Amino acid sequence: MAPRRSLPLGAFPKRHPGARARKQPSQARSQALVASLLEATARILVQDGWDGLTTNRVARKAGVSVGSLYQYFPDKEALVSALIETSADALTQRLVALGPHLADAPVEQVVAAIVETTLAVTREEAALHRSVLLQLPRIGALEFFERLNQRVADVLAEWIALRRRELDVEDPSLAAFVIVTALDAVTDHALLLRPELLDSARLARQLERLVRGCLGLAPRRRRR
Amino acid sequence: MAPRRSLPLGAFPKRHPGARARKQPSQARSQALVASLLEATARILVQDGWDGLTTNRVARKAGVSVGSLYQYFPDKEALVSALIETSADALTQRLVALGPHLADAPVEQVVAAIVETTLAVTREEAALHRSVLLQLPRIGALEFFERLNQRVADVLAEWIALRRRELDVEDPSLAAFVIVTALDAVTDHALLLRPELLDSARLARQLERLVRGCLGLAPRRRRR
Amino acid sequence: MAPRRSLPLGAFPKRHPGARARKQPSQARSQALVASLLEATARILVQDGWDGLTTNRVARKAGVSVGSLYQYFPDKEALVSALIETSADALTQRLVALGPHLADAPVEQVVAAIVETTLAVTREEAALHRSVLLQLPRIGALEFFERLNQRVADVLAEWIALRRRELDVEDPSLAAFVIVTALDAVTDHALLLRPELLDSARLARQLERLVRGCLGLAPRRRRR
Amino acid sequence: MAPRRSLPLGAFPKRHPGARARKQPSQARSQALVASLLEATARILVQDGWDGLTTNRVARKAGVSVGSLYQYFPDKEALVSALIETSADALTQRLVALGPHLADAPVEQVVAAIVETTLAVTREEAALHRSVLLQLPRIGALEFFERLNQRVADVLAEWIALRRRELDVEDPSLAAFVIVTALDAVTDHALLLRPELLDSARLARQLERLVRGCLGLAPRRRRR
DNA sequence: GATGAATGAGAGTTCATTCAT
DNA sequence: GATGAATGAACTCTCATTCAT
Repeated sequence: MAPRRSLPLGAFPKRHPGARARKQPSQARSQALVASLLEATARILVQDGWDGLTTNRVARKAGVSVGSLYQYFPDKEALVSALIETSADALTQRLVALGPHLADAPVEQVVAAIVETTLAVTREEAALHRSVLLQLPRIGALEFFERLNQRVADVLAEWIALRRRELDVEDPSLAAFVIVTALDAVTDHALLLRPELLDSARLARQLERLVRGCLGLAPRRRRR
Repeated sequence: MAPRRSLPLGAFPKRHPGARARKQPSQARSQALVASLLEATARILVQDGWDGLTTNRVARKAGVSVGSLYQYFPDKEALVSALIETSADALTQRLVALGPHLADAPVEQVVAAIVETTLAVTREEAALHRSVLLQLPRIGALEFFERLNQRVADVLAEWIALRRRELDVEDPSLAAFVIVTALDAVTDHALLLRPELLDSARLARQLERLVRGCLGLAPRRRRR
Repeated sequence: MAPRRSLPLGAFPKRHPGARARKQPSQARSQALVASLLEATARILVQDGWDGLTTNRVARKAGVSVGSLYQYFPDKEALVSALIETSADALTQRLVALGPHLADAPVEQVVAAIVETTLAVTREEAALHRSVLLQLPRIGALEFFERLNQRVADVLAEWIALRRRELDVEDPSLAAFVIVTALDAVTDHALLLRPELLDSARLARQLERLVRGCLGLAPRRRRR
Repeated sequence: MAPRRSLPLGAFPKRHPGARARKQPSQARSQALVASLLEATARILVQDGWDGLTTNRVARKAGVSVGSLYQYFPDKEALVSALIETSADALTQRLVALGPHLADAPVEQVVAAIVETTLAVTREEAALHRSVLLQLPRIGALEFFERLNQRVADVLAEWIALRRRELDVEDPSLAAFVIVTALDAVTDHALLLRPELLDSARLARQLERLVRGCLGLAPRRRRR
């Protein structure tokens, strides 16, 4: 729901060029201010959706004046962009962190880990994730997915290239794009439409099959 | 995620119950009016997105008065809903048509057909499709698309169950959900982020692998 | 509620000069049309108040087209004016009719008759009367009272002048104005705020005292 | 019917519960703003009536932005309600002040004082009073005035009960209701239809007779 | 005469943004 | 820096009125 981590400031809005944060909050106070603004944004978005999100409301809920809001965010969109960024950052860390651990693990295990992490992450940030998915029009799904996935896809593509001999893949980066997109979409739609699926082992198994298929691995025969 | 099947209109998810089109355009003139309103809506949506879409603008572009717009559409959202509906209608036909043809076709061929049709459909209405995709959440059309997908998934699930012996599937309906969602997501994201991919045979091949994986089919070895 | 009598056509809108009915409905059909328009107006006014009163609604409820409405009423106001006129006409008849009967009756009896008729009339047309009182802004109360009362006051003033010797009145027309206004106001407010009073003999007695006071008559001692 | 007593604001009849003035104007500037909004409202109401009253016009005339208007008044009606309230406040003071002075005065004198104050008050705020009267129903202020009257009537009823022996009254509270309603109606209608009457001693005399009648007092013989 | 689809000015209201304090 | 009162363009939607059929 609320972004739990302090802002990775270096990664701040690159989205709208010329529309960057007006200030790099360099002091503790400023950081707290920015954090509470983002938290307020997230909460309002979750509670009342995009239409309930007004700069004044965000400021009030954050216990800050509108003026201060505009000190750190050039406009409303920047606010939401930053939120997504923060959230995406959090999500991505997890996935990227897998990389090293799995460098030498058996392919099977890597696939399982990817699927499981995707599901776990979806489960955790469910509420915010959900409303971002449902509510963000302009900036929304597109950029969200783009940012979130590109980095993950890159790591995955590298890994695929690395293990090429064990797999059967024509174009690693394409495969990575497809896998990441598909995993995300399925987990997100599950979140929105059949949340109970997120905890089912069946879904995990089905997704592993999907990934294996994408990687050209032979299906693991089911015990019949 | 593309809208797919012919619309049983009675079952349409009305977000504003009792707020359906105010008039059934029964005369040639009315139909033309409605058509031009929808066309204007589509054009504006494609050009300027949801935020550029104002009732007055739509009316002006359609060469009609706002009043007339409100004669046929209870509110702004209805306009977009109708647009999606119309568009969905067209798109869906295609997929439904597949059913009969593939009843007895070899599994391989069915998989290929599913992938190819999904891609074709996405390619065709690209522009509108694109902006609808981007603007969707705001309109709450998500559920709408999901229902359409649901029906496609149902048909697919049936087919899977039917051909169970040739496949290796734990839960046909889950598999169908995953396949449909993944295919839609990948084609849609390709449309949005890498449109050039839509015409590449590579993507088609990669998606076939995905589907095959989901169905528990052994990967077709690539010619090396 | 609904004007029950056919329109006394001669007395049609004199209110808004230059805004008179466009046509003197001379045929049976036209009269029926006008009547049903007024009835619809009355009903809507009673049900939904001034804000619910739209020309289109009136026309629809009257089973007529808007165009036809405008054939007989130059604008919305004329519609309401005519309604008031009609209603006022009906009300006034009753009061004016008293005149002859009471020409020679004892003063006491005349006072009682005036009070009783006022109450009766209020009771009868209660619903319409009520909403006219509550709802009509522009044309409303003012003209309504004016028209309704002026004629009655005239008759009353004449009667006062005639019986001058039995009464103690400084200015008959002023006295008549005061009596009529006061009676109307009290009955109307009773209608709006304490409808049960309309049927109480107490109110009648109190009003008789009022009138007697205005006429300079000694109070009838109450039996103690 | 004139608004009368000092407003116990807590008991004010809010038509839109929870929609009270958005801000308590606490600073000099705000108060000036609110004051100028009310003044503009009054002026427009007097000049052009309810239909001429638009929020934008009020704001412009007050030399303020619409936004500011909505900062202090939740909607158009609140503006008028506040106006009435303010105006009522001023008017009411006068009548309340009478109470103590007349506790022990001779009945004759009390009657005269009541009539005279009613007339005086009506004369003073004539212009605004007039347009408020004309526009009242639309605003639903009827009940508001009635409550005010109710309080005046209550005081009067008490007084009647107190002096019962000197009077001849069946039901003090009914008599008070009738007197207050009648006085208000006659003065208001005089204001609207025959403003010149308000300054005539004749009207005052006639009204005293009315009140005396209601109280069962013998008419004061006119000097002939 | 009758119709009702079409009109479009204009209403109330919101909210991103500014800037004097 | 921080504040939040003030701004006003812009939006959605209504409805009295017209006029081609």
